Amino acid sequence: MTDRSPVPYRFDPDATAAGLKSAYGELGEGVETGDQVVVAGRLMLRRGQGKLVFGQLADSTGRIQLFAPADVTPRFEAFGKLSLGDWIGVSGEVMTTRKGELSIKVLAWTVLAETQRPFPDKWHGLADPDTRYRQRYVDLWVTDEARRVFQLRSKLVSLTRRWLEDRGFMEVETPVFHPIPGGALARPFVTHHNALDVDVYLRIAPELYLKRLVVGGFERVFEIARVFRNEGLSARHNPEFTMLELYQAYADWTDIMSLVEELVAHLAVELTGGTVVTYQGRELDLTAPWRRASLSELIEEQIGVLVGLGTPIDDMRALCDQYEVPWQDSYGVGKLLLELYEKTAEAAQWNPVFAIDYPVEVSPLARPHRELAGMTERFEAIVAGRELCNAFSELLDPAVQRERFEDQARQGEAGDDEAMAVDEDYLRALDYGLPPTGGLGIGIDRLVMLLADVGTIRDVVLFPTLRPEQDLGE
RNA sequence: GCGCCUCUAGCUCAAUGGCAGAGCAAUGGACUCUUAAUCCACAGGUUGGGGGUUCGAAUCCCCCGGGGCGCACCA
Repeated sequence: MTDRSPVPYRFDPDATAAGLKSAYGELGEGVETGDQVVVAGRLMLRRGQGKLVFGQLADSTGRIQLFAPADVTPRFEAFGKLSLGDWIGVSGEVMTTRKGELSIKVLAWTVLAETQRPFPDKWHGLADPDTRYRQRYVDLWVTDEARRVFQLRSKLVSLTRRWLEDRGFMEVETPVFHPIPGGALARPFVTHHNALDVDVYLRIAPELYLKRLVVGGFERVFEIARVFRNEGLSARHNPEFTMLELYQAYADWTDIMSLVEELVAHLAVELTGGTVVTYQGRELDLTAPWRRASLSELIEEQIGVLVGLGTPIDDMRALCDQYEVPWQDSYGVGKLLLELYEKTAEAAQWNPVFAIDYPVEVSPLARPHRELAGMTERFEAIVAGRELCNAFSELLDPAVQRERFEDQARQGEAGDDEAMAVDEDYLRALDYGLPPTGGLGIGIDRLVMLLADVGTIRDVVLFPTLRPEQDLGE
């Protein structure tokens, strides 16, 4: 294109597509307001009409029509030859066409960036998921749904911060590099620090650092933490994902259950207008309070057999065999109970349920149940068949914590590569005294999936993990 | 890691063993009220890569690669 101005170093729009639409609403047909505005964005549609050109300009808020008659628009020929996808800045008069469409009459314009590559089909957009994920910068322009989801995600995180801050929680940042991976049962990524000449692990959870801060006197802390787990990819798993973790001193698990119900209901109201939402074509009622049911109850509902920590291990193994749950000799009744629950009952839940009473054997950081021997005060919220959060009354006793760590370490030596290691500094922190504390971890990605009605985690992560692209070079 | 499906023009898709096509985008032209504008013209391809079967392969077979779904692992 020969007839274009040099791209300026800055530009000052004073209006947006959505702002204009709400400010001018229904003006009627053929109105010239005399109001001058300056807008900027990408030209997404263009319709030549001889001595008149219509365009559609998209910005981050929406789209607005451009109206460019030859007798008022400077460099009219060049305007008509703009490529779909070019960024332009336009100054002009707010008006409506004879058909009543709100438009800007183009009285001055400048190119802000030329696209060197053609945009996807203006009607069909992008269908290839690979291209959508790898070239999100294109997807966001042509897939309205993608833009909506990521705007909702941003709003959800912002609302969550404000809600927690209003309740006295303080946001903190803890290390991503961990000398000992801890706080969850998962395989870590390993990397190396050259100057210190030590291997470090990318965090699988911020839990142990956040509880150190409660020991340090920050009574209500939270972190919105990117965590990393060296595991498979699926529609529900990305190797890096975002967890909200919070710790509240003097609270127990029942306080945390209330907090989860209220937070999720608040977000649902703010983001969708109510606590009854539609997820993947099915109604989902997030209204508090949520049902509370033990693992044993949930299993019994599905298989008609009541099992628990008192069930003989051979009976548990037989049930696991019957329901095709793989098990190992090292599994105790508690682990078998959890495995059986996950296989038979978890996916069967739809409306929210707090699954409560997790065995000590599978909950190395949770406090023993005040009434039920062998159990902990731990719960998970299951929504739409998937785990949304994991929470418990925190284990306080350093001696008991040491036993749990050592038990985990033995499982690690026995070949479980997700077992925890003994974290001596964390034990030292507990020696100084952790007050009664309730803790929570919520998968933010999954919460966004629920409230945005999205079926795959890749659609709520801007740049999901993919195999590196080949042959991209010159 | 295993199984199934998929890959055709920049994008969205046809062609199922017999001449690789359409729409949009691009290019040239017509049009002063369009709404995915319309109309005329013109271009656009190593059918993901390699090998094989066949007179003939986008199509059938094998290997490799990308992606999707399911299983496993996990949140």
